[in-house]
Amino acid sequence: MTSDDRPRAPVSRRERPAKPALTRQGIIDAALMILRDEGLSKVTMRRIATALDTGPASLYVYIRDTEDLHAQILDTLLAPVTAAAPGAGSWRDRLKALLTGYRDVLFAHPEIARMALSTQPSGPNYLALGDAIVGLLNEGGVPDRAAAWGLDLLLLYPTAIAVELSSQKSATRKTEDLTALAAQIATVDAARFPHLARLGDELVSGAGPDRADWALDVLLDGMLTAGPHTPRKVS
Amino acid sequence: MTSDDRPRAPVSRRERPAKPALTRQGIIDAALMILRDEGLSKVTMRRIATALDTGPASLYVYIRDTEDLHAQILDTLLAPVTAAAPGAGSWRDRLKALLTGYRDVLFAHPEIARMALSTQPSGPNYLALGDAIVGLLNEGGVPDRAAAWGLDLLLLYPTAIAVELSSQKSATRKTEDLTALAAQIATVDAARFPHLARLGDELVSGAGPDRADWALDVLLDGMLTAGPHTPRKVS
DNA sequence: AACCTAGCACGAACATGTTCGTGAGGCTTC
DNA sequence: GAAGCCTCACGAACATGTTCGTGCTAGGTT
Repeated sequence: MTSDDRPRAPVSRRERPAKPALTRQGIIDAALMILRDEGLSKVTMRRIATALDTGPASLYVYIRDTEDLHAQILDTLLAPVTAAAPGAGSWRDRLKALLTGYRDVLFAHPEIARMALSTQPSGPNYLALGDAIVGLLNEGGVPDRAAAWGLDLLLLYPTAIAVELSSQKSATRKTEDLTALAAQIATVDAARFPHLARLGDELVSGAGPDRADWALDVLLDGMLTAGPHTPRKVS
Repeated sequence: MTSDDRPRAPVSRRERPAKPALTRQGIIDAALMILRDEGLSKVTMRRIATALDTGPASLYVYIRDTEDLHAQILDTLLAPVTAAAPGAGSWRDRLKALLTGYRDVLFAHPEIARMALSTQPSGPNYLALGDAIVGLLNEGGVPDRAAAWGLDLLLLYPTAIAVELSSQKSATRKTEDLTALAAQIATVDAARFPHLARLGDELVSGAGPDRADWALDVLLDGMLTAGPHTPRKVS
């Protein structure tokens, strides 16, 4: 868990000095301001410390580490991501729209997506997102266990795509990588990798949103399928 | 792509001096040796440079960055991961065994999993793994486009689980996190998150392997399902 | 032989995350 | 009031990834 599990909140010594008191929320607010004004790459512990007129080590009294900070940032950014009303389409369409909203937040700040993969986000907005997803799955007839276990899967794909974005130095390199990958696949050794060679361009075909749509359908269809290998009670 | 796309390979100046020549493969070999003897956390550019009696900046003539290095390490570690013969079970069982082998490699060195998410691994062993997966999917009747697009999904789940492992400082923290998450879920605000509250322990139930098995079945069932929303030709 | 160019080698430097250690203030106890 | 303890504040330091800039060597050209 994040610092929320600390036995008690630290109390700033700056209460009376001219400097405003350090608080966890104050650090997060400063981070969000820097995010807005300068971009996520500038949201460093040192930059935040400078903004709060202190040293970077001071922040660690209130913030566990940069992952903790990113988790808070993500949760704040998720505030606008909510499910549409039932009249706005089928449960599947509304679920797709909800996950598209989530994906858009991550695509806007892909560096944060790394955090979403490596820790279990637990902010109220993230929980609300999960709750809405489960609600829609129930509406679609997905059994409870499938919904519970599938929640992670549904959030995983958009998160992973965003992480892939985050490692690119620029959009140009991404394009270069895709072009090079396509070229590589076009010349892949058909003797060594016969199946990949046969698939050829199919491996890189389809626009991002088409692939995301398809992936979501695969997951939902899989969850709805009843069969001998659906999840059974673990004894 | 990795350094493989460079117009030509760098040629070391150390050919005649007492120091052995620097080469890309030599750097990778040194990294693997340190991995075996000291663990992945010690496989740093500085440590490798020390092992090769040079400075860390020298490595960047042959290695693009740490991601590039990790990609090579992963590929080497994937050499033993191969598909069982057809007589060893159904296509689904053999696919599960193959992905379990892949997961085991990542779990042994979870830090490398981060790289597998952020870039498109392209080493020969990784390609062979992908080729084997597609072969098994074809054997199971999965259509080509579903196989091509689903390949990423199949590899994603074990990779993501390993990434989650990699961020833990210790197994103890992971246990603490799970316990805290379970406690949090047990007390989740039923008014604010009614669906999550109702699912309760279901959200954290099931051992890792059970969940992984289930996730794989969901993906495979989803790919095999034919319906109006299966992938269509993109015009 | 002399000169020029390309590129390898690598130290220095920069940026960042995080920990360590010390100082000081506030609170509690005697 | 004094002493002791706890904890916040934060500079210093460490570790790492990566870039920059300079020196030097080998090969090619004249």
